[in-house]
Amino acid sequence: MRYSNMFLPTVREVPSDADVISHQLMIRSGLIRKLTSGVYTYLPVGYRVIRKFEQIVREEMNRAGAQEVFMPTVQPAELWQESGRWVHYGKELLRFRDRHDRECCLGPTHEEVITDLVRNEIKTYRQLPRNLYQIQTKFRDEIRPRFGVMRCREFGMKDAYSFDIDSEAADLSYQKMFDAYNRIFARCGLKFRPVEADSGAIGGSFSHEFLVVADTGEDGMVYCESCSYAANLEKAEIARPAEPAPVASAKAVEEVHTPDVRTIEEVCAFLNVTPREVVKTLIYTADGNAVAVLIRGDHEVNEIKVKNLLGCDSLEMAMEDMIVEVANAPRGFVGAVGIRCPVYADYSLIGMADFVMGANKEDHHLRNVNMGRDFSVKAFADLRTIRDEDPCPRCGKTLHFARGIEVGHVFKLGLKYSKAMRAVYLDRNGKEQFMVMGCYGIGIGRTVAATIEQNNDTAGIVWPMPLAPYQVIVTPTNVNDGALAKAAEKLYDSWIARGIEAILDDRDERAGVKFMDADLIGIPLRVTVGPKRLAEGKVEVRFRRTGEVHVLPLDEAVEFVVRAVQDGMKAPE
RNA sequence: CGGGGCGUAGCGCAGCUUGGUAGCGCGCCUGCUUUGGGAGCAGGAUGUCGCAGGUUCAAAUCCUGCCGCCCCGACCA
Repeated sequence: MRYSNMFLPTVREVPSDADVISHQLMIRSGLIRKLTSGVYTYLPVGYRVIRKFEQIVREEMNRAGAQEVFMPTVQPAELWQESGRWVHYGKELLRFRDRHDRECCLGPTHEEVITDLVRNEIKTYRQLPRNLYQIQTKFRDEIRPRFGVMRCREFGMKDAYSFDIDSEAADLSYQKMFDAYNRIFARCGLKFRPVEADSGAIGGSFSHEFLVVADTGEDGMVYCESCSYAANLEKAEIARPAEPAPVASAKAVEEVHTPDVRTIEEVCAFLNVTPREVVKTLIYTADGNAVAVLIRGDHEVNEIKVKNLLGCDSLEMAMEDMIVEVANAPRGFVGAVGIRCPVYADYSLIGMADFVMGANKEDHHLRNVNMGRDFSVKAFADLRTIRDEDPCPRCGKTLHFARGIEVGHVFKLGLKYSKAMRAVYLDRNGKEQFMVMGCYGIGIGRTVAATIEQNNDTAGIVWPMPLAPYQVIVTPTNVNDGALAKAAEKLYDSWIARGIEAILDDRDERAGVKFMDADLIGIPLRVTVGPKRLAEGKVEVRFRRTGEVHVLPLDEAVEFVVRAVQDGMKAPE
């Protein structure tokens, strides 16, 4: 492509409303422009990168035996009512009515549509397993779109859906997708990590997230270098501590007047104790019923773990009136002694004795409280969020913490949708069985943004070869110099003939401007055709990533670049 | 949804407190010079000051309402 014909609006200034590097660079390098909140247009060069990534995804999906389909964006409410998500999905589902007043929505994901398709067409175990995937635009009406295409409302996504005869077969499908994902992100040259994740509202038995390591990532993760344990921060387990010798305290419970002392910090200061000696009592509403969660003063409750323990659909901090109802005391003075609701305690309470806790009486706390003696616990469980000092739950060694961008998620769905929507087949014995499903997503635009997040420097983007919109840019330093222009043109033609994706920067601009743009848009190789070198019959080949320069005769430069491109495309095994 | 902020030329912003002439940088157009890391000089074009009302002799500026966008938080496959 000739630069002079390209629609590639680069901007010199850093956009004021972009606060992560990938967002800034995508705008500056003319990859994207925003239409409205959370909705972006991909410009030609940006779209080339998207298509490059999609192609990698496609190749690996096909290799794993999945087949591509293309599904509707507009979906009827009936399907969603059938799966139960019309009610459950909430405001992220953009709903509207058509001219006949039929309720519709824009697909935020396609489980319903694919399940409907498969249940209508697949009748027997002989037709299973199947894995169908789509690479399409989806819409989720995010509360707060941010970070450019990383968290937006309209976005490109690859979703694959697998259908199997039973759970073991489904595990195999899951493993194939897991392996394919590792190949996909490795081919992009990304530093990433698959981590155990919560399967969330989608339901299902287990799942992994693929996180691209980046400090700006929205997800936290822990990983262990001694064993292979890696998990999302929300999911990361904390091992049950060894059972200590039963504690028998001689000290009697003591009620202390603590006027206006509510927070852990205030309690500690007032009673001269440390947070480790205090137990927090938090009242939650689980599907409308009050429950108390006990946790050590210096820990944080992990609501996902509480939700999973209780198996409830909704979990919220209780309102003041409900707290008073079960505890007879306002927020800040709640404790487990005499409380009128089920009590669940975090593992960290095991072995604690003579601790401080709210008295269930306004402006009072209790000292020397002991479990068993003063109140009873319905169950002990892992209910808190993991912290720096916690050891690996598997091997006990030191855990590492990092942040990452979620670019992929694989779920084993189980029977959730097949039951709700009656996706059944006849087995060998002619008996009706539910299909066992899995779903596997990859955020297309988000992966591209994550790639930039991991591959940039002060001058701009540094594309890994497999995703680069073009592989080489030929830069004559002065197009008004006939010899330079001619030599550049010839080089460009020979690369095009060899199947290399090349840009000829034929603009009548100063060399500095061209260099800046080439660096900004991140083309891996730049070939400079300047008067001094050309007089010796040579050109410069420069690597964007390293700045390494090779001065080569014209014909050798052609081969050199072809080889460098091939080397850069190799998927690491 | 709660809190904060912004809306003035294509982009980034000043002007608003204290009402009266719409300005700066970048970009854009023309010409000359320049040509290896975002050139110099000269000339030029560009605005319903987000929208709608109101106050006033007079509104970018003051008042009311609306719309859009951004940031923080809560929420979330």
